[in-house]
Amino acid sequence: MKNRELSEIFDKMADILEFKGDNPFKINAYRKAARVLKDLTEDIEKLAREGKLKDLSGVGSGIAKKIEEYLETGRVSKYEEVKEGVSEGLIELLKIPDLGPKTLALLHKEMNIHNMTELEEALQSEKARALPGMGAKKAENILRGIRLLKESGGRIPLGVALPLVNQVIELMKTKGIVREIFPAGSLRRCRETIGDIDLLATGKDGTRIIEEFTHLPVVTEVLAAGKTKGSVITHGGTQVDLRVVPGESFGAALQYFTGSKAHNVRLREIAKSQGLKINEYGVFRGEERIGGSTEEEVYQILGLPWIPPELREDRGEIDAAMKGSLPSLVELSDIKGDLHVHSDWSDGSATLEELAQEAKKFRYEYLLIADHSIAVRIAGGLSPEELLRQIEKIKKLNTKLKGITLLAGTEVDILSDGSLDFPDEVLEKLDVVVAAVHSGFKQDIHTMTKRILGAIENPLVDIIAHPTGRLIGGREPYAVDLNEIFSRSAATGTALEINAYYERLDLSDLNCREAQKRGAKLVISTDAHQPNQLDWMRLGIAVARRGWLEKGDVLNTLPLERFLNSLKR
DNA sequence: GCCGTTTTCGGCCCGACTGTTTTCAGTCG
Repeated sequence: MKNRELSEIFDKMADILEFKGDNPFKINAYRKAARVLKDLTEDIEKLAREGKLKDLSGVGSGIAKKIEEYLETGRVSKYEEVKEGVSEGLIELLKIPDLGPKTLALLHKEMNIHNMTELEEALQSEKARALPGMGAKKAENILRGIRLLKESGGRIPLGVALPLVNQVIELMKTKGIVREIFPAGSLRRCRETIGDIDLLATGKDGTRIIEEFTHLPVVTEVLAAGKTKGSVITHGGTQVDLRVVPGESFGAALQYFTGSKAHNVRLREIAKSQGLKINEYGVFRGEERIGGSTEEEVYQILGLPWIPPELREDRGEIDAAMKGSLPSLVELSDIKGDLHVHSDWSDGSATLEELAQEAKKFRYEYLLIADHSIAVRIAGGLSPEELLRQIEKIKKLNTKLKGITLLAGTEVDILSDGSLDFPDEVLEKLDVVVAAVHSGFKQDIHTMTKRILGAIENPLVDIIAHPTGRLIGGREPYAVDLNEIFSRSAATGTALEINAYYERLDLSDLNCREAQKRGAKLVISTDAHQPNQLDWMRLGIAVARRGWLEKGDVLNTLPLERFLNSLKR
């Protein structure tokens, strides 16, 4: 799909036009189109063929023409035109915190900057200080921005951010000076990666709260410390911001700082059309403050129901709220069992008994043991004989276990030629069969799609694990026609996994939503290799909620009997 | 460049903070 390529072109165009000082509204239009294309699960070529490009919000005649040109010729002449004389490296510098388009343009024009090295040298020189608007402080801040960018490299996975933020919140609570403290920002929306961590607190003494915050043991550098806002760098290079707000505007502030930006812009437009104004202090009619102590109130004044944070991405949630058709999202407490767990029979650390005991803490009814098959030798894959012995062991254990049922399963490899790593007569003996790709990631889209479809069409396969193989920040999804996978899964009754392992989150939020639209059933599983990793279920739930999934879309919300009956076999 | 139960032209979200300024531009979220 060319969706991503086009999205990147429009984003790049926005960057370059910003650098050149073009009309900010035009720049915004390109940014919006880029975002819409990035979120689009339908193939842009298909929409173009059907003449539906302009049905996309943010795509008008100008951008539609550029998309068509790209699909026909592989280039966008307007893009070639604007980037003339502007090097790639130069525009990359806009990623540096505290360095925006105006300052970059100034440094480029006056000091002939083209890349990071030249920029660093220039900022340390006397000549830079003499430029209008530039001073020692500003140069220093940009240099710090460069250091931060190099160190952190940008965003961290949600699963890494959560423990850090929990630690910070616990530490702040022990000080006894905050009344409430909550995460906001992309963390509250449960995005798969987090840039900065945003926290919001209420309490009497803002200065003291910020003072305590900037002196927490996890802090390595203090960027700002005022009466209402503190900003620090923690171990590992992640920035954490804490804002202290008055209790009466806590709801408005929470709404405002949770975002997303696109969601908030839509809300403020609606407010404006009703003669109202929203900011982080409340909702206003003229000078009069008419609400904002709770988030519910902010939405309610606009005539909307409260919208769950996971949906706030301007992906149709506001229209759904207006129509009263918001989904009733699946919740962690709906989950009745985990369907992908490794034991010490393959590469897991715990025994079957230990896993069963841990699962009881989550009040699960069942737990599916899904160790690797023999092809994945590096992970201690089981031979057919070992698997048969494991099945017997599980049967025996179940006669002793109380309050939980272990299910005998496997994570059987889908081999490069599309066949499965266990013969049918072995798979038939299992309660549930999970199948997955662990090799041959570089196959072309046709081969890979056919390979996975082979498993989906196999009557013995119940679930496809981590269907795209992507690793966040590590490995791109393999080339596969997901929409075809979703449609055939729906047709055959094969469930697709949302793998909750923090680096996978595979399917992704957008994938889930498309899979559900096409009628596929999903399961949420942790792929735990240690007992405590069963807790990753919350990450899988976050993905499912961001994918607009309801309880009925997720098979492992069903009690044991009904779950087993819902499987393909 | 997009968009329209105020509009096909004239709008396009809102405010804080910082650093550089004698009233504001740039950057960020």
